[in-house]
This record gives sequence, structure tokens and C-alpha cells, in this order.
Amino acid sequence: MNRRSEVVDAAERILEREGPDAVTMRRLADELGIQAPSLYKHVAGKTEIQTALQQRALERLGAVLTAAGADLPTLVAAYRRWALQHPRLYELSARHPLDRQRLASGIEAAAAAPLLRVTGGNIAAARAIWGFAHGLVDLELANRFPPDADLDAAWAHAINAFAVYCTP
Amino acid sequence: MNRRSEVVDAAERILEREGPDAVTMRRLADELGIQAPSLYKHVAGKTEIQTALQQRALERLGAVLTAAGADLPTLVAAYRRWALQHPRLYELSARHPLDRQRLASGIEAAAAAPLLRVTGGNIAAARAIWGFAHGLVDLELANRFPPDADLDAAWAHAINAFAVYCTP
DNA sequence: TGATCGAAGCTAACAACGTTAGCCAGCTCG
DNA sequence: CGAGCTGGCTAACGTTGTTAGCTTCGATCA
Repeated sequence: MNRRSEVVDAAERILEREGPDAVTMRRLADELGIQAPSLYKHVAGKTEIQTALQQRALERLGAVLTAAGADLPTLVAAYRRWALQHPRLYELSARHPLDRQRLASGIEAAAAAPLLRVTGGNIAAARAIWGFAHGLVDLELANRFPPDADLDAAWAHAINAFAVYCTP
Repeated sequence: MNRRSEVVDAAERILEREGPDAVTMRRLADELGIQAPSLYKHVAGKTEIQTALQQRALERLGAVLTAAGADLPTLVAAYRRWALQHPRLYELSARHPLDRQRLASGIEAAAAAPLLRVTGGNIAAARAIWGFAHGLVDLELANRFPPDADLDAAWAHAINAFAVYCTP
């Protein structure tokens, strides 16, 4: 039995239930019926937990995108839906620099694969699409649009603009 | 003499020189030759300082965009350039929710105006462009692209896709 | 069976954080 | 001259991540 993953599980639970500020070493230990310093028997520190959550988020997002479909609109819609359903996990995974040393290799590529499929292998186009999807989600999550903004329309415009890459 | 702005000045200096983690109340007080609690005679707390920096960043970015020009490519290029030149300030300003209560009104609109000009008043399109510019910058700043990624190409693709809105 | 040893818990503690309370010097103004 | 505001100070509190060092329990091995 790997206690490390139980720690990460608990961290995820707290993150979803009570937000990022609640994910504290003591609160985390509490969730496991343990004292804070004991966590360090299973985990190197808080940053390791964050990296693990980041990795989880990337895996799940990748899976969702892979299952989503092959055309740009549904793919992008799936991206947006996942992010809005798991806002804390999304923020954690998207905002922090990728620690490529610690991150299992292949995960990044797996998450990006569906995008590449949709652009017909055009890497630059895939990155551009990733960029606009992340940007719109990020602004939306950070409340950067006025409360009355019609975000669906903005997404539609962006999808429309990029559709050229998918229908050659 | 308004000491409040001196505090914010010092915060900005520390932010640029030593990064966000260094912007601490004690470090800030130190920069001003003062003890930490004295800061509270000029400023309500740390969040107020952050909001002030956010406002500054928005103002400057707005000014840069206004001066940049009237076509999409130069506008977007100016956006990217400013963000990469002031990465910490950009992160601070873009990642945190906007406190519209405290933020002087009009600043948001002023920053968005050049974008609107370029889309011919199409709000949804302006938001879409803002989204992709922010997204690409954000991913770039967070090291989310592989080290060998050709980001210029990604930007070019995005600009190209959106060019339809500017050349009717 | 008994000795050993590592895994996994504990308490105590440290440094740094944001913040509050309360005191005191000095300047300004009536 | 005295009142009061301005802006500094020290001491302290609660919380954060983390370390040191002790104990306890269960498995492994001679």
C-alpha cells in the first residue's frame, strides 16, 4: 500500500472542497488522522504534492480530450467544460511551471495529442489553439470578464477563427 | 506627500528585482528603512498593495497598446512584448481576480479599447483575441511549452486565424 | 525464540509570514 | 501652552512549512 498516493488523494479532496488556501500541511495531516510532521515520512514536501496534483490534472484532461472527439468545436468545448468543472485543479495544473524533471514523461504529449490530431499534425497551430483555450478559460476563472460578458460568443469567435485549420 | 504610493513603488521594485516571493511586508518595510507594522499606517494590508500593482500594470499595458498601432499583428506583438518584459507584473495583474470595487473605473475599458478598435467594435471578437494573447503569454511565462518550441510560429498562426476580423 | 532494524507515528521547536495592540516622539494648529 | 494627529517603534499572536529527535510496532533473519 502506497501512502504517498493517499496523501495526494486527501490533498485533492481538500482542494476541491475548501479551495487552495485550505490545502495546508496541518489540515492535510488532520484529514488523515495524523500529525503534520508525519507527512514527511511519505512525501518530500508541499511542492511534491502540488506536482503530483498537477500531473493528475494533466492526465485526466488528456483522457477527456482524447475521448471527446475529433473536430475542433467539440474538443475545445470539452476543454472548457473540464476546466470549469474542476476550477481549482485546473488552476493548480495550468498556472505553475511544469517541473519536467519530476513529471512522468509522456503525460504532456498524451494531453496534447488530440489537439495535434485536429490540426493534422501542425504543431504551431495546435499550440495556438491550446493558447486561446487556456487563455479564455483562465480569464473566465479569474473573473476578468465583466459579469455580463457573453462568453459563449467569444468562444464561438475563436473556434470560428481557428476552424480553418481543421477543414482543409 | 503621499507615502502610500511610495510603498507601492517599493513593492514594485522588489517584485521586479527579486520576484513575487520576496514581496513580504518585512522586506518591504526594510526597503523603506522602516519596521513592518509601520506600513499599516499607510496601507490597509498586503492585498491593497497587490491591487494597486494590478492597477498600475493595467494602466501601463493599456497605454502601450494604445500607442502600439491599429492593426492586429502589431497590437498583439506589443501585448506579448510588454508581458515578456514585465513578467512578474504581468502575472500579478493577470492571474488575480479583478477587485472591481477597489479598481478605479475606466481602467479596464481603457486597456480594452485598442482591441475593440481593431475588431471594429466587435466585443466578442475582442475578447477572443484577448483570450488567445493572454493564453499564449501565460503558457509561455509558466514554461508550459517545451524548451525547443517555436513560439513565434504559434503566435503567427493565431494572428493569422484572427486576421479575418480586421480586414473586412 | 530472540535480536535487529526500518517504517511510521509522536512532540517540541524554528524561522518567516501577515497582522494587531499599545506606546511614544514630534509637529501643527487653536 | 496644550490638544491632537502623524508616523514611527516594540512586543506579541496565530499560522505557515519544515527539521530534529524520540518512540513504538511489526517484520525479517540468525
